[in-house]
Amino acid sequence: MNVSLVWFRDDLRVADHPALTAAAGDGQAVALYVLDEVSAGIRPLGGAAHWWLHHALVDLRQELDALGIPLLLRRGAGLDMVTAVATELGAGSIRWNRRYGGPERTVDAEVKLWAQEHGLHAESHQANLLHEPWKVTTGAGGPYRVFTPFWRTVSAHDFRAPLDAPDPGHGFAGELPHGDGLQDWGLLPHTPDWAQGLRESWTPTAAAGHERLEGFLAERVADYSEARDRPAINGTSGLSPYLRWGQLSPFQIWAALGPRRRELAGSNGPGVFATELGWREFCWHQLFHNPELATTNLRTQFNQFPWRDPANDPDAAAQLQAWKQGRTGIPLVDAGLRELWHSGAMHNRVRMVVASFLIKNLRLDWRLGEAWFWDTLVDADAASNPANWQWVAGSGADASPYFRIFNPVTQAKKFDAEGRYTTHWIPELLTGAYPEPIVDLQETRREALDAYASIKD
DNA sequence: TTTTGAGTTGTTCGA
DNA sequence: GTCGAACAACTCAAA
Repeated sequence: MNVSLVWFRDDLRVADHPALTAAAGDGQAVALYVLDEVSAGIRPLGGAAHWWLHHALVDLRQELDALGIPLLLRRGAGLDMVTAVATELGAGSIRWNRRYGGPERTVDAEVKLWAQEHGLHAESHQANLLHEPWKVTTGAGGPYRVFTPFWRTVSAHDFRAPLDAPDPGHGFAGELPHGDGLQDWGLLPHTPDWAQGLRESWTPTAAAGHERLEGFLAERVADYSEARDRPAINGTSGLSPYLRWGQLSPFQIWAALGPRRRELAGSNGPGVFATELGWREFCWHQLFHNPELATTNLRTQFNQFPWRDPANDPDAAAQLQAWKQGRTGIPLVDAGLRELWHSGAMHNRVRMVVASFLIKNLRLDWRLGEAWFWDTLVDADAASNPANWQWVAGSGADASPYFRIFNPVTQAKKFDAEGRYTTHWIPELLTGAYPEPIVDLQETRREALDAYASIKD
Protein backbone atom coordinates (compact mmCIF):
# COMPACT_ATOMS: atom_id res chain seq x y z
CA MET A 1 0.00 0.00 0.00
CA ASN A 2 1.49 3.30 -1.11
CA VAL A 3 1.66 6.02 1.54
CA SER A 4 1.57 9.59 0.28
CA LEU A 5 2.69 12.59 2.25
CA VAL A 6 0.59 15.67 1.49
CA TRP A 7 2.49 18.85 2.24
CA PHE A 8 0.01 21.60 3.15
CA ARG A 9 1.05 25.24 2.80
CA ASP A 10 -1.26 28.13 1.89
CA ASP A 11 -4.09 25.71 1.08
CA LEU A 12 -5.62 24.84 4.46
CA ARG A 13 -8.71 23.05 3.15
CA VAL A 14 -9.79 19.54 2.25
CA ALA A 15 -12.15 20.31 -0.66
CA ASP A 16 -10.71 21.40 -4.01
CA HIS A 17 -7.30 20.27 -2.81
CA PRO A 18 -5.82 18.41 -5.80
CA ALA A 19 -2.77 17.16 -3.89
CA LEU A 20 -4.95 15.63 -1.18
CA THR A 21 -7.33 14.10 -3.71
CA ALA A 22 -4.44 12.57 -5.63
CA ALA A 23 -2.89 11.25 -2.41
CA ALA A 24 -6.15 9.57 -1.46
CA GLY A 25 -6.13 7.99 -4.89
CA ASP A 26 -2.60 6.72 -4.29
CA GLY A 27 -3.70 4.69 -1.27
CA GLN A 28 -3.09 6.13 2.21
CA ALA A 29 -2.46 9.76 3.02
CA VAL A 30 -0.68 11.65 5.81
CA ALA A 31 -0.88 15.44 5.99
CA LEU A 32 2.03 17.65 7.04
CA TYR A 33 2.20 21.36 7.73
CA VAL A 34 5.64 22.92 8.11
CA LEU A 35 5.96 26.34 9.71
CA ASP A 36 9.00 27.50 7.77
CA GLU A 37 10.29 30.94 8.71
CA VAL A 38 13.96 30.04 8.37
CA SER A 39 14.65 28.90 4.79
CA ALA A 40 16.66 31.37 2.73
CA GLY A 41 14.56 34.31 1.61
CA ILE A 42 11.31 33.12 3.24
CA ARG A 43 9.53 36.03 4.88
CA PRO A 44 8.47 35.39 8.49
CA LEU A 45 4.74 35.78 9.02
CA GLY A 46 3.28 38.79 10.78
CA GLY A 47 1.55 38.72 14.14
CA ALA A 48 -2.00 38.78 12.79
CA ALA A 49 -1.08 36.03 10.32
CA HIS A 50 0.20 33.86 13.17
CA TRP A 51 -3.14 34.25 14.91
CA TRP A 52 -5.11 33.20 11.84
CA LEU A 53 -2.74 30.34 11.07
CA HIS A 54 -3.15 28.85 14.54
CA HIS A 55 -6.92 28.67 14.21
CA ALA A 56 -6.81 27.53 10.60
CA LEU A 57 -4.62 24.59 11.62
CA VAL A 58 -6.98 23.63 14.44
CA ASP A 59 -9.78 23.68 11.89
CA LEU A 60 -7.82 21.78 9.26
CA ARG A 61 -6.99 19.04 11.76
CA GLN A 62 -10.71 18.61 12.49
CA GLU A 63 -11.57 18.44 8.79
CA LEU A 64 -8.82 15.90 8.15
CA ASP A 65 -9.86 13.88 11.21
CA ALA A 66 -13.28 13.47 9.64
CA LEU A 67 -11.55 11.87 6.67
CA GLY A 68 -9.35 9.73 8.89
CA ILE A 69 -6.20 11.51 7.72
CA PRO A 70 -3.69 12.53 10.41
CA LEU A 71 -2.06 15.98 10.39
CA LEU A 72 1.55 16.34 11.52
CA LEU A 73 3.05 19.69 12.43
CA ARG A 74 6.74 20.53 12.16
CA ARG A 75 8.61 23.78 12.54
CA GLY A 76 11.83 24.40 10.64
CA ALA A 77 13.25 24.48 7.12
CA GLY A 78 10.83 23.02 4.60
CA LEU A 79 13.41 20.82 2.89
CA ASP A 80 14.65 19.32 6.17
CA MET A 81 11.22 18.71 7.63
CA VAL A 82 9.51 17.27 4.57
CA THR A 83 12.36 14.93 3.75
CA ALA A 84 12.66 13.82 7.38
CA VAL A 85 8.96 13.05 7.73
CA ALA A 86 8.81 11.31 4.36
CA THR A 87 11.75 9.14 5.38
CA GLU A 88 10.39 8.29 8.84
CA LEU A 89 7.03 7.47 7.33
CA GLY A 90 8.39 5.36 4.50
CA ALA A 91 6.30 7.41 2.10
CA GLY A 92 6.23 6.45 -1.55
CA SER A 93 5.23 9.86 -2.77
CA ILE A 94 5.10 13.50 -1.73
CA ARG A 95 2.43 15.79 -3.10
CA TRP A 96 1.72 19.48 -2.74
CA ASN A 97 -0.15 22.33 -4.36
CA ARG A 98 2.07 24.84 -6.12
CA ARG A 99 3.15 28.17 -4.70
CA TYR A 100 4.63 31.03 -6.65
CA GLY A 101 7.09 33.09 -4.58
CA GLY A 102 10.78 32.86 -5.46
CA PRO A 103 12.21 31.40 -2.22
CA GLU A 104 9.25 29.04 -1.88
CA ARG A 105 9.74 27.68 -5.40
CA THR A 106 13.41 27.12 -4.62
CA VAL A 107 12.51 25.01 -1.57
CA ASP A 108 9.95 23.03 -3.55
CA ALA A 109 12.47 22.33 -6.32
CA GLU A 110 14.94 21.07 -3.71
CA VAL A 111 12.35 18.70 -2.28
CA LYS A 112 11.53 17.41 -5.74
CA LEU A 113 15.21 16.82 -6.45
CA TRP A 114 15.66 15.00 -3.14
CA ALA A 115 12.67 12.79 -3.95
CA GLN A 116 14.09 11.90 -7.34
CA GLU A 117 17.43 11.01 -5.78
CA HIS A 118 15.75 8.82 -3.15
CA GLY A 119 13.29 7.05 -5.40
CA LEU A 120 10.12 8.80 -4.23
CA HIS A 121 7.44 10.14 -6.48
CA ALA A 122 7.07 13.90 -6.03
CA GLU A 123 4.32 15.85 -7.74
CA SER A 124 2.95 19.37 -7.57
CA HIS A 125 -0.62 20.34 -8.42
CA GLN A 126 -2.40 23.52 -9.51
CA ALA A 127 -4.76 24.74 -6.82
CA ASN A 128 -4.25 28.30 -5.71
CA LEU A 129 -4.31 30.27 -8.95
CA LEU A 130 -6.87 29.99 -11.75
CA HIS A 131 -4.14 30.35 -14.34
CA GLU A 132 -0.46 29.48 -14.01
CA PRO A 133 1.65 32.64 -14.33
CA TRP A 134 3.99 31.17 -16.95
CA LYS A 135 1.14 30.13 -19.22
CA VAL A 136 0.01 33.63 -20.09
CA THR A 137 2.16 36.01 -22.13
CA THR A 138 1.62 39.05 -24.28
CA GLY A 139 1.83 38.75 -28.03
CA ALA A 140 5.51 39.66 -27.69
CA GLY A 141 6.08 36.72 -25.34
CA GLY A 142 6.66 38.58 -22.07
CA PRO A 143 4.64 38.90 -18.89
CA TYR A 144 1.71 41.31 -18.81
CA ARG A 145 2.27 44.63 -17.09
CA VAL A 146 -1.21 46.09 -17.59
CA PHE A 147 -4.20 44.58 -15.86
CA THR A 148 -6.94 44.98 -18.45
CA PRO A 149 -5.34 42.98 -21.28
CA PHE A 150 -4.06 40.46 -18.72
CA TRP A 151 -7.52 39.76 -17.37
CA ARG A 152 -9.10 39.88 -20.82
CA THR A 153 -6.76 37.06 -21.84
CA VAL A 154 -6.90 35.03 -18.62
CA SER A 155 -10.63 35.27 -18.01
CA ALA A 156 -11.38 34.03 -21.51
CA HIS A 157 -10.17 30.59 -20.39
CA ASP A 158 -12.41 27.94 -18.91
CA PHE A 159 -11.25 27.00 -15.45
CA ARG A 160 -11.74 23.54 -14.05
CA ALA A 161 -14.64 22.80 -11.70
CA PRO A 162 -13.72 22.65 -8.02
CA LEU A 163 -13.05 19.19 -6.56
CA ASP A 164 -15.00 17.62 -3.74
CA ALA A 165 -13.17 16.53 -0.62
CA PRO A 166 -11.86 12.97 -0.92
CA ASP A 167 -13.94 10.15 0.51
CA PRO A 168 -13.03 8.93 4.00
CA GLY A 169 -11.07 5.74 4.30
CA HIS A 170 -7.77 6.81 2.76
CA GLY A 171 -5.99 7.80 5.94
CA PHE A 172 -2.75 6.20 7.05
CA ALA A 173 -3.42 3.98 10.05
CA GLY A 174 0.15 2.95 10.97
CA GLU A 175 2.55 4.43 13.44
CA LEU A 176 3.24 8.10 12.82
CA PRO A 177 6.44 10.11 13.13
CA HIS A 178 6.31 12.61 15.95
CA GLY A 179 4.80 16.02 15.35
CA ASP A 180 4.98 19.31 17.21
CA GLY A 181 2.15 20.46 19.43
CA LEU A 182 0.42 23.48 17.98
CA GLN A 183 0.30 25.19 21.38
CA ASP A 184 4.08 24.91 21.58
CA TRP A 185 4.44 27.09 18.50
CA GLY A 186 3.19 30.06 20.51
CA LEU A 187 1.33 31.62 17.60
CA LEU A 188 -1.35 33.20 19.75
CA PRO A 189 -0.58 36.49 21.50
CA HIS A 190 -0.40 36.76 25.27
CA THR A 191 0.86 39.44 27.65
CA PRO A 192 -0.73 41.37 26.13
CA ASP A 193 -3.48 39.47 24.36
CA TRP A 194 -4.21 41.89 21.52
CA ALA A 195 -6.39 39.39 19.62
CA GLN A 196 -9.73 40.28 21.18
CA GLY A 197 -10.69 42.40 18.17
CA LEU A 198 -9.67 39.62 15.80
CA ARG A 199 -11.86 37.13 17.63
CA GLU A 200 -14.79 39.57 17.48
CA SER A 201 -14.26 40.16 13.77
CA TRP A 202 -13.51 36.75 12.32
CA THR A 203 -14.28 33.05 12.42
CA PRO A 204 -11.10 31.69 10.88
CA THR A 205 -12.42 28.36 9.63
CA ALA A 206 -13.04 26.98 6.15
CA ALA A 207 -16.72 26.48 6.94
CA ALA A 208 -17.04 30.14 7.92
CA GLY A 209 -15.42 31.11 4.63
CA HIS A 210 -17.98 29.08 2.71
CA GLU A 211 -20.82 30.59 4.71
CA ARG A 212 -19.49 34.05 4.00
CA LEU A 213 -19.25 33.27 0.29
CA GLU A 214 -22.81 31.97 0.21
CA GLY A 215 -24.14 34.97 2.11
CA PHE A 216 -22.28 37.37 -0.15
CA LEU A 217 -23.62 35.73 -3.30
CA ALA A 218 -27.17 35.50 -1.98
CA GLU A 219 -27.49 38.99 -0.53
CA ARG A 220 -24.79 41.43 -1.58
CA VAL A 221 -23.01 40.67 -4.83
CA ALA A 222 -25.72 42.34 -6.91
CA ASP A 223 -24.90 45.71 -5.33
CA TYR A 224 -21.19 45.05 -5.14
CA SER A 225 -19.93 47.56 -7.68
CA GLU A 226 -21.42 50.51 -5.75
CA ALA A 227 -21.58 49.18 -2.21
CA ARG A 228 -17.94 48.13 -2.08
CA ASP A 229 -16.81 51.75 -2.05
CA ARG A 230 -18.64 52.70 1.14
CA PRO A 231 -16.72 51.68 4.24
CA ALA A 232 -19.60 52.08 6.70
CA ILE A 233 -21.64 49.32 5.09
CA ASN A 234 -21.05 45.62 4.61
CA GLY A 235 -20.44 45.98 0.88
CA THR A 236 -17.25 44.04 0.27
CA SER A 237 -17.02 40.26 0.27
CA GLY A 238 -14.74 39.85 3.30
CA LEU A 239 -13.32 36.75 1.66
CA SER A 240 -9.68 37.84 1.38
CA PRO A 241 -8.29 36.05 4.47
CA TYR A 242 -10.00 32.81 3.48
CA LEU A 243 -8.34 33.07 0.08
CA ARG A 244 -5.03 34.03 1.68
CA TRP A 245 -4.94 30.87 3.78
CA GLY A 246 -6.51 28.70 1.13
CA GLN A 247 -9.61 27.92 3.17
CA LEU A 248 -11.41 28.93 0.00
CA SER A 249 -9.94 28.30 -3.44
CA PRO A 250 -10.33 30.68 -6.38
CA PHE A 251 -11.87 27.79 -8.35
CA GLN A 252 -14.62 27.45 -5.74
CA ILE A 253 -15.36 31.17 -5.91
CA TRP A 254 -15.20 31.34 -9.70
CA ALA A 255 -17.63 28.44 -9.99
CA ALA A 256 -20.01 29.93 -7.41
CA LEU A 257 -20.13 33.30 -9.20
CA GLY A 258 -22.14 31.79 -12.00
CA PRO A 259 -22.55 32.60 -15.69
CA ARG A 260 -22.37 36.40 -15.41
CA ARG A 261 -18.82 36.37 -14.01
CA ARG A 262 -17.34 37.52 -17.32
CA GLU A 263 -19.82 40.38 -17.90
CA LEU A 264 -18.85 43.90 -16.94
CA ALA A 265 -21.72 45.69 -18.67
CA GLY A 266 -23.95 47.74 -16.39
CA SER A 267 -21.59 47.37 -13.42
CA ASN A 268 -22.68 43.74 -13.14
CA GLY A 269 -21.83 42.68 -9.59
CA PRO A 270 -20.52 39.16 -10.27
CA GLY A 271 -18.36 40.48 -13.11
CA VAL A 272 -16.90 43.32 -11.05
CA PHE A 273 -16.23 40.94 -8.18
CA ALA A 274 -14.59 38.48 -10.59
CA THR A 275 -12.13 41.21 -11.60
CA GLU A 276 -11.02 41.27 -7.96
CA LEU A 277 -10.11 37.61 -8.35
CA GLY A 278 -8.36 38.82 -11.50
CA TRP A 279 -6.31 41.34 -9.52
CA ARG A 280 -5.26 38.59 -7.17
CA GLU A 281 -4.11 36.56 -10.18
CA PHE A 282 -2.35 39.61 -11.60
CA CYS A 283 -0.49 40.26 -8.33
CA TRP A 284 0.82 36.67 -8.25
CA HIS A 285 1.71 37.00 -11.93
CA GLN A 286 3.81 40.03 -10.96
CA LEU A 287 5.47 38.25 -8.03
CA PHE A 288 6.26 35.20 -10.16
CA HIS A 289 8.03 37.37 -12.70
CA ASN A 290 9.52 39.73 -10.06
CA PRO A 291 10.48 37.74 -6.95
CA GLU A 292 11.82 40.94 -5.30
CA LEU A 293 8.42 42.64 -5.52
CA ALA A 294 8.29 43.43 -1.80
CA THR A 295 11.66 45.14 -1.68
CA THR A 296 12.42 46.57 -5.13
CA ASN A 297 10.71 49.27 -7.19
CA LEU A 298 9.43 47.80 -10.43
CA ARG A 299 10.05 51.17 -12.07
CA THR A 300 13.68 51.86 -11.36
CA GLN A 301 13.42 55.64 -11.54
CA PHE A 302 11.75 55.35 -8.13
CA ASN A 303 15.12 54.33 -6.70
CA GLN A 304 15.86 58.08 -6.82
CA PHE A 305 12.61 59.16 -5.17
CA PRO A 306 13.26 61.60 -2.29
CA TRP A 307 11.57 59.69 0.52
CA ARG A 308 11.79 61.18 3.98
CA ASP A 309 13.80 58.86 6.23
CA PRO A 310 12.47 58.07 9.72
CA ALA A 311 15.94 56.84 10.73
CA ASN A 312 17.44 60.32 10.27
CA ASP A 313 14.43 62.59 10.57
CA PRO A 314 12.65 62.71 13.95
CA ASP A 315 9.60 64.41 12.43
CA ALA A 316 9.26 61.65 9.87
CA ALA A 317 9.67 59.02 12.58
CA ALA A 318 6.98 60.62 14.73
CA GLN A 319 4.62 60.88 11.76
CA LEU A 320 5.14 57.23 10.85
CA GLN A 321 4.29 56.30 14.42
CA ALA A 322 1.19 58.52 14.36
CA TRP A 323 0.11 56.86 11.11
CA LYS A 324 0.49 53.36 12.56
CA GLN A 325 -1.44 54.31 15.69
CA GLY A 326 -4.23 56.16 13.91
CA ARG A 327 -3.45 59.58 15.36
CA THR A 328 -2.72 61.64 12.25
CA GLY A 329 -5.62 64.00 12.87
CA ILE A 330 -7.16 63.01 9.51
CA PRO A 331 -10.36 61.14 10.41
CA LEU A 332 -10.64 58.74 7.47
CA VAL A 333 -6.95 57.81 7.74
CA ASP A 334 -7.09 57.26 11.48
CA ALA A 335 -10.33 55.31 11.25
CA GLY A 336 -8.76 52.94 8.75
CA LEU A 337 -5.63 52.35 10.79
CA ARG A 338 -7.67 51.78 13.95
CA GLU A 339 -9.89 49.35 12.09
CA LEU A 340 -6.74 47.53 11.02
CA TRP A 341 -5.31 47.35 14.52
CA HIS A 342 -8.61 46.18 15.97
CA SER A 343 -9.78 43.70 13.36
CA GLY A 344 -6.75 42.70 11.29
CA ALA A 345 -8.41 44.07 8.18
CA MET A 346 -9.27 47.38 6.54
CA HIS A 347 -11.90 48.37 4.03
CA ASN A 348 -10.52 48.28 0.50
CA ARG A 349 -11.10 51.93 -0.37
CA VAL A 350 -9.67 53.08 2.95
CA ARG A 351 -6.55 51.00 2.29
CA MET A 352 -5.93 53.15 -0.78
CA VAL A 353 -6.53 56.33 1.19
CA VAL A 354 -4.17 55.49 4.07
CA ALA A 355 -1.52 54.27 1.62
CA SER A 356 -1.78 57.43 -0.45
CA PHE A 357 -1.51 59.51 2.71
CA LEU A 358 1.63 57.70 3.91
CA ILE A 359 3.33 57.78 0.52
CA LYS A 360 2.25 61.14 -0.82
CA ASN A 361 1.36 63.39 2.10
CA LEU A 362 3.96 62.06 4.54
CA ARG A 363 6.34 61.14 1.69
CA LEU A 364 7.39 57.96 3.48
CA ASP A 365 8.64 54.93 1.56
CA TRP A 366 5.87 52.52 0.49
CA ARG A 367 7.93 49.67 1.99
CA LEU A 368 7.31 51.07 5.48
CA GLY A 369 3.56 50.86 4.95
CA GLU A 370 3.85 47.46 3.30
CA ALA A 371 5.71 46.12 6.33
CA TRP A 372 3.05 47.45 8.72
CA PHE A 373 0.28 45.86 6.69
CA TRP A 374 2.25 42.61 6.54
CA ASP A 375 2.42 42.52 10.33
CA THR A 376 -1.14 43.58 11.10
CA LEU A 377 -3.39 42.21 8.32
CA VAL A 378 -4.89 38.75 8.51
CA ASP A 379 -5.13 38.68 4.70
CA ALA A 380 -1.70 39.97 3.62
CA ASP A 381 -0.05 37.67 1.12
CA ALA A 382 3.38 37.87 -0.48
CA ALA A 383 1.98 39.12 -3.78
CA SER A 384 -1.07 41.31 -3.23
CA ASN A 385 0.39 43.35 -0.39
CA PRO A 386 3.56 44.59 -2.13
CA ALA A 387 1.92 44.82 -5.56
CA ASN A 388 -0.82 47.10 -4.28
CA TRP A 389 1.58 49.28 -2.30
CA GLN A 390 3.69 49.68 -5.43
CA TRP A 391 0.55 50.49 -7.37
CA VAL A 392 -0.33 53.36 -5.02
CA ALA A 393 3.26 54.61 -4.99
CA GLY A 394 3.36 54.63 -8.78
CA SER A 395 6.46 52.44 -8.76
CA GLY A 396 4.69 49.25 -9.81
CA ALA A 397 2.99 47.61 -12.75
CA ASP A 398 0.03 49.45 -14.20
CA ALA A 399 0.69 52.12 -11.61
CA SER A 400 -1.58 55.06 -11.05
CA PRO A 401 -0.36 58.35 -12.51
CA TYR A 402 1.64 60.36 -10.04
CA PHE A 403 -0.78 63.26 -9.95
CA ARG A 404 -3.51 60.97 -8.67
CA ILE A 405 -3.30 61.89 -5.00
CA PHE A 406 -6.21 61.04 -2.76
CA ASN A 407 -7.58 63.82 -0.61
CA PRO A 408 -8.77 61.94 2.49
CA VAL A 409 -11.25 64.69 3.34
CA THR A 410 -12.80 64.58 -0.13
CA GLN A 411 -12.85 60.79 -0.04
CA ALA A 412 -14.66 60.84 3.30
CA LYS A 413 -17.28 63.25 1.91
CA LYS A 414 -17.82 61.06 -1.14
CA PHE A 415 -17.92 57.64 0.47
CA ASP A 416 -18.72 58.22 4.15
CA ALA A 417 -20.86 61.34 3.91
CA GLU A 418 -22.61 60.80 7.24
CA GLY A 419 -19.37 60.00 9.03
CA ARG A 420 -20.64 56.64 10.22
CA TYR A 421 -17.35 54.89 9.53
CA THR A 422 -15.13 57.56 11.03
CA THR A 423 -17.18 58.06 14.20
CA HIS A 424 -17.42 54.31 14.72
CA TRP A 425 -13.64 54.01 14.93
CA ILE A 426 -12.95 57.46 16.39
CA PRO A 427 -15.56 58.14 19.08
CA GLU A 428 -13.68 61.23 20.27
CA LEU A 429 -14.72 62.97 17.04
CA LEU A 430 -18.03 63.48 18.81
CA THR A 431 -16.54 64.75 22.07
CA GLY A 432 -14.10 67.20 20.51
CA ALA A 433 -10.92 65.63 21.92
CA TYR A 434 -9.55 64.78 18.48
CA PRO A 435 -6.12 66.17 17.46
CA GLU A 436 -5.29 68.61 14.65
CA PRO A 437 -3.86 67.17 11.39
CA ILE A 438 -0.13 66.42 11.60
CA VAL A 439 0.40 67.83 8.08
CA ASP A 440 -1.31 70.30 5.79
CA LEU A 441 -2.98 68.34 2.99
CA GLN A 442 -2.65 71.04 0.32
CA GLU A 443 0.96 71.84 1.09
CA THR A 444 2.09 68.21 1.24
CA ARG A 445 0.18 67.45 -1.95
CA ARG A 446 2.19 70.13 -3.79
CA GLU A 447 5.41 68.78 -2.28
CA ALA A 448 4.52 65.28 -3.46
CA LEU A 449 3.91 66.54 -7.00
CA ASP A 450 7.31 68.25 -6.91
CA ALA A 451 8.97 65.09 -5.62
CA TYR A 452 7.39 63.00 -8.37
CA ALA A 453 8.40 65.57 -10.99
CA SER A 454 12.00 65.28 -9.75
CA ILE A 455 12.33 61.62 -10.80
CA LYS A 456 10.98 61.98 -14.33
CA ASP A 457 13.28 60.51 -17.03
C1' DT B 1 8.47 47.61 -37.64
C1' DT B 2 5.42 51.10 -36.95
C1' DT B 3 1.35 52.86 -35.41
C1' DT B 4 -2.48 53.42 -32.56
C1' DG B 5 -5.47 53.31 -28.71
C1' DA B 6 -5.73 52.66 -24.05
C1' DG B 7 -4.51 52.70 -19.23
C1' DT B 8 -8.85 50.22 -11.39
C1' DT B 9 -10.27 53.21 -7.77
C1' DG B 10 -8.40 61.29 -8.31
C1' DT B 11 -8.34 66.35 -7.48
C1' DT B 12 -8.66 70.99 -8.62
C1' DC B 13 -9.92 74.86 -11.12
C1' DG B 14 -12.62 77.68 -13.77
C1' DA B 15 -16.58 78.35 -16.65
C1' DG C 1 -23.96 72.94 -7.75
C1' DT C 2 -22.16 70.88 -11.99
C1' DC C 3 -19.33 69.93 -15.66
C1' DG C 4 -15.22 69.34 -18.45
C1' DA C 5 -10.48 70.07 -18.88
C1' DA C 6 -5.94 69.93 -17.14
C1' DC C 7 -2.68 67.44 -14.76
C1' DA C 8 2.43 64.96 -18.22
C1' DA C 9 3.99 62.26 -20.72
C1' DC C 10 4.88 57.31 -20.97
C1' DT C 11 4.41 52.57 -21.39
C1' DC C 12 2.08 48.79 -22.83
C1' DA C 13 -0.41 45.58 -25.91
C1' DA C 14 -1.95 44.47 -30.13
C1' DA C 15 -2.98 45.30 -34.86
